[in-house]
Amino acid sequence: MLDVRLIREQPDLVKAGVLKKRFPDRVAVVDRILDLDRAVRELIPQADKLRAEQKNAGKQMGKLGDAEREIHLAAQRELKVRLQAIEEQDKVLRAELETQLLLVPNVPDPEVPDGKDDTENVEVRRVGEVKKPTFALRSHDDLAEAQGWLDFKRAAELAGSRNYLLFGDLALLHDAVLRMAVDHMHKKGFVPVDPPLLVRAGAMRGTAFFPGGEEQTYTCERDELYLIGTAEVPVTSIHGDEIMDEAALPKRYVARSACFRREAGTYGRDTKGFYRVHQFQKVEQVIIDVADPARSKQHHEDIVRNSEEMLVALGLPYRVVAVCGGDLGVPQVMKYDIECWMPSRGNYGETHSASRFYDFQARRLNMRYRRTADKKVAFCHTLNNTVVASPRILIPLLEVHQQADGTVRLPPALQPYMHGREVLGRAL
RNA sequence: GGAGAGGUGGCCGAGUGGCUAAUGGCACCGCCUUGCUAAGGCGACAUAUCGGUUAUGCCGGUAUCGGGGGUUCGAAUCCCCCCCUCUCCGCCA
Repeated sequence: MLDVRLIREQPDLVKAGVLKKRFPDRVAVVDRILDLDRAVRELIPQADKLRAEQKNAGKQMGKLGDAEREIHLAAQRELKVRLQAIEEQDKVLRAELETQLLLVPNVPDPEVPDGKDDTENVEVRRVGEVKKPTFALRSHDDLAEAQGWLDFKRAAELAGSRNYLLFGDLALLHDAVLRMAVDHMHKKGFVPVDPPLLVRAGAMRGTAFFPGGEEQTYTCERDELYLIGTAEVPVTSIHGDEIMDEAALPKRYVARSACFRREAGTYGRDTKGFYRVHQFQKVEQVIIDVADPARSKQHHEDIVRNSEEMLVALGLPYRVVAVCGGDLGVPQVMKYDIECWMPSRGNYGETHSASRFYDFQARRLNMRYRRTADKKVAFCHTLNNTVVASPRILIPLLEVHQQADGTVRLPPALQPYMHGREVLGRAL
């Protein structure tokens, strides 16, 4: 969430951010917060004064005789009633303030392009050559089913639509690309993490998936636990409620996990193939560092490059886009997406999403560090990016590297993870 | 799932109704002494928030002893609910 002080001191800046992100209804939230904040701040000195009185008088009570005590008691009881009334008011106002604060989106950085939705994202660079096919390309799902690697029908019978069953070499390939991603990040010094997949509401709120993302989240109601849609949720929350030494930062984590998404409201969209499924595997990179925007920006560039290196190694053409205001989520100040070329879609499709939050998540998580220079405590900055998500990455991987006979040539970097094999599948 | 024990400041650990923001120890920081693969002395040492200010500091108020609620003039201390940790039993990958 945002610092109330920022909202108090620069409400217009916050409102401009809200509008740039195309949340027009949240402008009123900012005004509501200003009112609530004012009311709370009026109450504080009143309550403090009464409590000071109460404490002072109370300290002498123990030394008094019974008769004197009775006299004081009457006054104290009266004080108590007044204080309780103020405290009740204060509690209600603060709860409401907290609720409203959680609704205010983070202020996007100036470099975020203006725009209403994903059609107005701005391409930053395009890497790798999209080759003209010399034969009729198959879609990844047609190819995989023809090879006996994939069964959507039985998966749907088992678990509903948007599920998949992978078999044989495709199941191995799916795992191979994930292992390659973990290795890639591990070599860069990221600490591998195997996180919980079921988390409490606090982690969901702390990473800003709640409030707002409840509809997209599978819930285990009986235990009040939530299935994560990304390892970002548990991994970013690892150090919540901690004050870390500055020397311990940055924390760099890489986590492979299953991810679960209800995809409510997407019925009829991307129904075919691997693009939009309820469950997938993802390797995610997370950085937690000091509150320095320049450093955050550098990390942001770095985590994008890390993923680009993966894609180059996989031989996949891609482009990087700067996500525009209207396509940006609540918590981000800036986001890059990486989109891989997907022949069956005749377009680039999102495979990676690199987010920069500054202290927005850290405030919600109460994740802080002590600065070496002045011993002061400050909220951390957080960032994250996909390293690889599968089976979505299998779309370009199968489609780009397919050969005329229906076999798939593996990029050299992936071959060690497939026991040195160069080609998968039989001639169709 | 059943039974029990416990959660106090960076760490350890006192504290069972007011004199405790909290004894003591360790760690860290500053100064001093001494002099060297060290030791000793003194001081400082939580976070948040409100107000004042001769304002990157100081002064004062308030809150916080796992979280929430209650009893009381007053709660770290008593009661209730929840969370977490540990031990034993049961079950189980």
